Amino acid sequence: MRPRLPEELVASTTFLLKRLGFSAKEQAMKAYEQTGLHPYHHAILIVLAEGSRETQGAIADALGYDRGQLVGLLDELEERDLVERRRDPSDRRRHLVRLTPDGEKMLRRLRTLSAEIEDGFLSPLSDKERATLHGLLFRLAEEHDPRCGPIGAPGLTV
Amino acid sequence: MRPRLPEELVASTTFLLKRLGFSAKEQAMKAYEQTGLHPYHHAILIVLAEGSRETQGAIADALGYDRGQLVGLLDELEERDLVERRRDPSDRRRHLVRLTPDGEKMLRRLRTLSAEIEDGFLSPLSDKERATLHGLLFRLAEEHDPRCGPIGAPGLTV
DNA sequence: CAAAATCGTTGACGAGATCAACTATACAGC
DNA sequence: GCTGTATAGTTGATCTCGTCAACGATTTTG
Repeated sequence: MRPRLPEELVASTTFLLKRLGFSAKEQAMKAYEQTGLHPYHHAILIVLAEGSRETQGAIADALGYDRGQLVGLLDELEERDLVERRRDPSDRRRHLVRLTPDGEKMLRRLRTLSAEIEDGFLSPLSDKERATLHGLLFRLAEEHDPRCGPIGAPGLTV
Repeated sequence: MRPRLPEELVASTTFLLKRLGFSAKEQAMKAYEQTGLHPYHHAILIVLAEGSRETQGAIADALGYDRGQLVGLLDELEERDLVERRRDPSDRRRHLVRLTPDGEKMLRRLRTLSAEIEDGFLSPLSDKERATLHGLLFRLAEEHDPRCGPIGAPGLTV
């Protein structure tokens, strides 16, 4: 028999948010193991695929990562030939980071994976309910980060 | 100017969940600083106030805390005379933990605080929308923890 | 009475985030 | 053109926090 969760906690929306947020993260990390990559890596690939942000600083800022942290993540991606670093000829302090063809292929795979995870996670809800939920969460997110700024929090990834 | 968040991320409900969950946790921790207590402490006081769960093992299981972790948290609560540990006479391995009068007073204060935090966090939503959101999250939580089991995840607190 | 299980406690360990240098390069002002 | 200052990426130290294994005291089982 399992201990019950105090009702006072379950009654709190922010509690449920924390709980579900963590649970979603955990599930995602588990699922990503099969790829040998971390959700962090996925987020980086997404930013690169968007174009416009090519230097490490821009990537780090876009995702709210520490720049030192990003170095290691990019090392791992480069190790697997998913991205490519080269000096910016116009400013030799910078590195321009680019997706390789393998990187784009991997990104497609990760997109499918993440869609499956999301679908599974939301399985108890109908399509309409999912849309409602997303709308409400989006409005909260806007409010708490009105600038649509960086992720700005550790562990927040795809 | 702030970097924009990739739309691909914002389009994902689980991403928003992770983001908001973390944000809620961060805000709560900030707000709790004024009390000298951690949300973890609040969760413990809630469990104690419920009655029925008095031994350290039961408390830890109810909240999904590691038992070793709980020891330190209870030490801090006892230090401030908010709870009281005494040996269970019928099983001298156990400790029975009880709220003190000061503990109950503190719990009332924490409840107010946490209600304020929640109210602020949900401020962009109407009452009706808040109810809808809570309902949807609750159904997800049920699904992902059908037994209404322990919190089972680090960092999940009030 | 002996062996195994349980409770609280302690301490070691590892993952992960934060922060402070350091090198190389660019730029601004004199 | 120098010189000082700022920036990009890198590295390494540090701190926090959750996990895990061991231990002494006690109870339960056989």
